[in-house]
Order: sequence, then structure tokens, then C-alpha cells
Amino acid sequence: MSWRDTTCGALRATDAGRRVTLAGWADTRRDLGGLVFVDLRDHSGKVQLVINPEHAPGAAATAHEIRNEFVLQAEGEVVLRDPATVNPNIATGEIEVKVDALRIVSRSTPLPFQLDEENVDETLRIRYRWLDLRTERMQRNLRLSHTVIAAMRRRMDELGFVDVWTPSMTKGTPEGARDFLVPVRLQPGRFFALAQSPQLFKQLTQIGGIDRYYQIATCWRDEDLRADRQFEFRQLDVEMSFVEREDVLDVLEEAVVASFDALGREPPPRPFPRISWHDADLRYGSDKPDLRFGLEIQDATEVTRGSQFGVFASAPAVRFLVAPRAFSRAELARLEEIAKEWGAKGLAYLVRDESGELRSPIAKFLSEQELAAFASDPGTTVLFAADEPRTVSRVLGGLRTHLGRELELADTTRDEFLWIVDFPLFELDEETNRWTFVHHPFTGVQPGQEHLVEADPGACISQAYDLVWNGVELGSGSIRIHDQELQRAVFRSMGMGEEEARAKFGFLLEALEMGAPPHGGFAMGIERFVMLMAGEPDIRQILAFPKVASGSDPLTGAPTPYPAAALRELGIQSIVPSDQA
RNA sequence: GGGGGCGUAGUUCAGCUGGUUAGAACGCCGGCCUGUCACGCCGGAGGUCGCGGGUUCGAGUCCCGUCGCUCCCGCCA
Repeated sequence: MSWRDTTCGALRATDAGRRVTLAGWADTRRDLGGLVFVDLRDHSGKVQLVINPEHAPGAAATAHEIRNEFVLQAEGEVVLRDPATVNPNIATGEIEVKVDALRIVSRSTPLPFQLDEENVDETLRIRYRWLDLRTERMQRNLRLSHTVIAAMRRRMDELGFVDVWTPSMTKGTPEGARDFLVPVRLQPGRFFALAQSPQLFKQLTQIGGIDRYYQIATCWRDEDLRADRQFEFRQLDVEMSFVEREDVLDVLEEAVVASFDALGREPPPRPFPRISWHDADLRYGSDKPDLRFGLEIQDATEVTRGSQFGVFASAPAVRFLVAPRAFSRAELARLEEIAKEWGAKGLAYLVRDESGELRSPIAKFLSEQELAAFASDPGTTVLFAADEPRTVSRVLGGLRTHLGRELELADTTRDEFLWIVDFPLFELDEETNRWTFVHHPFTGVQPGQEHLVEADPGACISQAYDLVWNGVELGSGSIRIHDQELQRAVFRSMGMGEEEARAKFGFLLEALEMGAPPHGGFAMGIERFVMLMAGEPDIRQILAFPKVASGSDPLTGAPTPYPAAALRELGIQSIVPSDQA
């Protein structure tokens, strides 16, 4: 005997006359005293069961006991509904199942929340995730996630990539994100770290001759959680040998397009646009611009060089945005606050109201030539930032993003993918005043700039690239360093001595000395990608068992304190008093 | 580490400027009901207003602290 021979949601008018066995959950019951209707639900949908005491007295007796979310098994005949009782609101509304035999397989206590209730507290949903997973939303998201991952794997396989597993437990890297530590009984006082990414291992696979590696790799990072960040996440991790940047980008575009195809969605046109980091910074003030709207930043540094407005005249850079709205005084005050949060000292503006009249406290300082450069349509506001170029970018980029959201400028029917390329190799760490990597220390420099790595680190352009979708960073990659001398030079410019480099990355340097092929790769955040595919506002909606923002799991209660004796065996002692742990 | 928001039946919420016994809907329990489909009708149970302290004749409401959740900044090589 089998539990069922079809799913509930699959039944249609063409099944009329068919005898079926169904199993699922009691979604709703309508007990009319004699007749009982039950909507039986499984992952595929719902179907109405009719239990008639004249037709099946035993089943009817059982049916009166049914409560919400009981698990049922029903046998009966698929019958066409009387035209007057067809329910056009559900896919199976033309038929119903006339039940002969009914079994309560499993009972349920009243639920802590109703499955059809919206806005249920997220922690409660996660606490009782096994119930939440029954909702159509979670069913859809988990299945969508599966479809995307399956499509990516299939495409990577077709392209000749080899799935190689790399260790979860590895060596700590204190300079990156914070590591999750794993103590080990055989080595008391020492710790593995959970991999923040398979970065070095995947590079070693290339040195090992696996010239096309991929993995759906789990990564762990002990950083604060966000709407789009969890402690653990997966990435489509790729590494290739004897390739140029374009070869890598091509593969990632293939994976993205395969995902769209698998979901029956119109894929974005290829190749995705490439924009240099420098251009993106100038035009959008961001390395992950949302291209579903314009609102580009324009430069006014030349025009304002001799300005009578002192702030403009003295600023190393003056740039502006033209917002499609004549802002009120109150709105401008709010925008100035936002600009200040991004580091601006103030916010100069020119409001051109609907009648074309100019409203601005700075207009009187500006020459005709300047005003001509800022000529704008009625119903707009020119917003300025004047400061160091980095600050100007940050402020206008922040304002651009804010205005895009506030004024709903984005065309939400579009999918705008783009590559940001040619990132700087290093940036100055303002705290330590040392050069630090923008991407990671294994990132290659543009050919011909090798000599600049130590001579002028700030001038180096890397071979790193980011993939951006509608203003969200999906992942990043680079052509790596395969020359051990260059790798040492990069470590040196970061102020890392030979000994420190050997202690931390000795195995990589050694490997690079033994015949390392040119190689490069990429890592794309799976959950973030699926979240956008599903149109969900946060990553928890596409994870089966997520943690909440405080970093705990309401379902299991983890993390928990651990007995002192067991810690001792690991060479660990907690300094948190046991009543506070 | 910093800033903002939220916390009232099982759930989602209302509860004004402090003022009788803290309400509604859904859910739950009991009863009636043979064409319902968010079934309907009748009846009922259910509250440490997150917790602690304070102000007040009187606190769900005001103040302080604390806990939980959440969003953002920092952080995320």
C-alpha cells in the first residue's frame, strides 16, 4: 500500500472518474453538521474533500474530529463539481474528491500562529519553522532556491567544471572577517577556523591542475547579521586556469542566465555592461550603482574654480546631481542631514520651482557662467557636494541611492546587471595609515604595473571585478597573483614582513614556487542572488532555518553554554560567569 | 561599539491629552447546521499590558533601568 498516488494540487477536471489516494494536511475544514468539507493541502496545492455521511458514514464520523493541520489520508473518487459550486479561486476548483475512506494519520495541537496570517513575528516563525515551511511563501522560496542551484550546477558541469570539496575547518585569518573558532581535543589550546571562503584552497586546486574548479561552498563569518547577511552562507565558487578576466566573467554570466532560464524568466542580455570602478565612482558615487534609474553625478570642478562662492572655489572637487523634484525647505533640511551622515559639511542647492523660478541661498554668489552650467528644468533641484573627491563621491552616491528609493525612480520591471572592473589594488587604511587590499591580498595587478606595487601602491589598478544586480553586490573575483615574487611584494607593501607572510601564507608562497599557472575566479553569494530572484526583502525568507539578528537560533536555542569539564578537555576556560552565559 | 523602531489574549492589532471591569478580528473549547469553500448561527474560556523600579490619589499610557526582536552605521580580507 502506498500513502498516496497523486498530489492534491495536480487534480483537474480531466481526472474526473479517477479513484485516488491522497495524503496531506487539513488546511481548512467546513463542518456543516452532516456534510464535511476539508481542504487537503500538500506542497502542490489544495483540493476539496467532500465527506458525506450517507455515502461514507465511517469517514463522516472521523471527519468531525479533524482540526487544523491534522495529517490525513483519504481515498475516493475525483468528481466534477456541480457548475453552481465550482470555485474559480483555486486551481482545483472544478473538481472535488468524494471520500470513501478517511484516516487521521497524525494529530496537531492548536498552532502558535496561523499559517494564513501575514506579518507574524519573524522570531515566532523561525521558532516554529517546521510550521512556517508549510506556507506557500516558504515552499516557493525553498523550491526556487533549489531550482537556481540545480541550474547553476548543471551549467557548470556542461562547461567542464569539476566540483571539488574543500575543508570547512581550516587555518584562521585574523585580518579578514572575524573567524568562527573550532577547538580540537587532540590539539588543546589550538583552534581551527571555519572557512570564510575556500579562497586559498581553490587557488591550490589550480596549482594542482584542476583547471576548472567550482563548488557551492558554505562560508562562515562571525560578523553582525543584517537583512542580507547571516553567519553562514553559500557561494558559487569558481576558479579557472590559463584564463583572462573575460573568460571568468563569461562563465558567471552563463550561470546567471542559466538561473533565469530555469525559472522561465527573461534573462538579462549578454554581455553585461562593464564599467570601471573609476567611472562608477564619478558617475554614481558607488561601486554598486543601481542602473534602473539615471540621476548621474555631474562634475563642476572646472566651472567653479574661480567662484565667488568660497566653498566652491576652495573645494578640490565640486559635483552635483539634478533631482527631478523642486524640494521644499523641510525636504532639503532632511537631505542635508543625510548628506552629513555621508560626511558632507553642508548641502548647497538650487531649486527651480514649477514656474521656473530659482530658489537658492547661494545663487547670488554664482556667476552667469556657473548658473548656465547648472541650468535645469522647472521642478528640479540641483544638489551640490564640494569637498575632497572621495567625500564628494560618497555624499552624492549616498544621496543618489536615497533619492532613487525616496522618489521611486527605479524602473522595477528591469534587471540591470553590470560588472565593475579595474578596482584600485590598495587603499589607505585611515586608522593605521597603512596600505590595505581592496579585494584580498591575492588579487593580481594590471599587467605592466607590477613595479608599482611597492613604488606607488595607491596608483595600482587591480584585476578585480564585482558583479552588481540592481544596486546589490552579488559577488566578486579577480585574476590572482601566480608569481611568488609579486605575491611577496604585495605582502611587503601592506607592511607584512617576510616572517609574518611565511607564518600566515607560507603554504601559498611555497605552492607559487612550484609551477603555478595563471589563474582567476569568482565567488557569488547564492542566498543574496536567490533573495533577489524571489523578490524577498531579506535573506531569512529563503533560508530553511535562519538565525535572528542577535546571532541566535530561536528554534534550537543555540548557541548554548557548555559544561566546564568538556571545555577543559579542549584546553578552554570561559571567562563569562556561568549565570550570564 | 553607536543610532533608530517595536514589545498589550495563542496570532494580528486597537486602546486619545494618565481615570470604571483592558477591547476587536482570527484561532481555541462547547452546541446547532447536508453544498460549504475565509461556511454560518449561538454560547464560552483565554491577559504578569516583556521584566524591574520610580512619579502619581490613580500607570497599558509618563520617567529611569533592563531584556527580547528589528533596521541602519561600524564591521563583512
